[in-house]
Amino acid sequence: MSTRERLIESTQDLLWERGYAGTSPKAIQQRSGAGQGSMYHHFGGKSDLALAAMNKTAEQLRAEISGHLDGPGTAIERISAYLHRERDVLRGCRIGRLAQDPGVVESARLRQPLDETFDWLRRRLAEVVSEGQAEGELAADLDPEDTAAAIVAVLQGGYVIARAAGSAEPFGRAVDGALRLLAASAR
Amino acid sequence: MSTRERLIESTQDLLWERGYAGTSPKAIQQRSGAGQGSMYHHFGGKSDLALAAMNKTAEQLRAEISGHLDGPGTAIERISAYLHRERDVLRGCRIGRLAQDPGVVESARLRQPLDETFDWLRRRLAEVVSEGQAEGELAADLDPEDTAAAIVAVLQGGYVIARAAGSAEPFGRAVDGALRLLAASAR
DNA sequence: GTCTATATCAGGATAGAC
DNA sequence: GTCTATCCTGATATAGAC
Repeated sequence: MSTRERLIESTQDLLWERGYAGTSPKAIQQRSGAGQGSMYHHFGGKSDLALAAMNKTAEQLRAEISGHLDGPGTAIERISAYLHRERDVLRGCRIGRLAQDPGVVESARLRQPLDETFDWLRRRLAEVVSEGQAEGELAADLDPEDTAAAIVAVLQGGYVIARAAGSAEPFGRAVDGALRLLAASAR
Repeated sequence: MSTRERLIESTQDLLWERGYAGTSPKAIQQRSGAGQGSMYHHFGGKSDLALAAMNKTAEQLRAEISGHLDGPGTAIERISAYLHRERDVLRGCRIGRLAQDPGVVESARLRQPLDETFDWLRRRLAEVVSEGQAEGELAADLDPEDTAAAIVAVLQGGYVIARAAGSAEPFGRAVDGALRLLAASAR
């Protein structure tokens, strides 16, 4: 792997663990094994490197999620697969966590990958909800876009309450609660 | 107001805006008008001051939310009042935002106010859901605790997707979507 | 492309005078 | 209780040699 790639991957990890403000150039250099000069040769500075890392993370996330939402199965099964996809709940969401970082949100450039990712996700989920309605699996009077936003929010908020509790349990409850509501809506 | 109180209030504001890692002693001193020595006279250091600020914020939040959940009205009306309580969506949640801060979550002392606040909130909402079930307003087969967790998560996640979008709109959609699902469950 | 040296400023705190 | 002085480390780079 090239030095450039190692820099990006190290930054991806650190942004996930420590956030944007909490990720220092020095930490990136140490984790990637690249020197000071090397890092500033490949990237203009911290924010350029963060942007590259965020874009790569967003792309990976879309690919992983598509694997669940595009697959076979009913709408509820696919949504359930997406919601249960998570492994390491207490680490939080690689993308969503950055929405709390003022340095990210205050910069149009850095906020863009977040915005695009959630926008794509909500649209894709709204399609799945519509498909479920067409099959009579979900109540016809749900608004697909609102429902999709609620599903995404349950996931993101699940991370928040799990980290606050120091336990994955509240995350699981939130997901189960949401799926039960979805399933109940069609009765 | 005493210097000590001004220190705490300034820290409350800064924690909300910038998070724990992003809040420096210098910024606290400037905002509160207190000097260096004054701050270290009243508090042992940044973390002690943060703890005092978080406890005060948690107390205020519980009081405000109780105002909505304890009031008159049906269960769905009270939950709706709670979800629509928010004014400045893009500022995010005063407590939930701190769950993304490694310096908070990694410290048992600092995580405690978060844990207790969300724990209280989920219990309280579960009671309201149970009351709704007793009145036949909500489906009898919902799990009150799971449903409560889902409601809290929608709110916390709503903040996340709103900040990512730079707009309050996704928050409103998530809240509407969740309320629609709740209302539909009883049909 | 990578290295080492250097620069500036902020973070977080202690010491001791008043 | 509050003030000023001082300390040490880390954040974020730039400069220039190799």
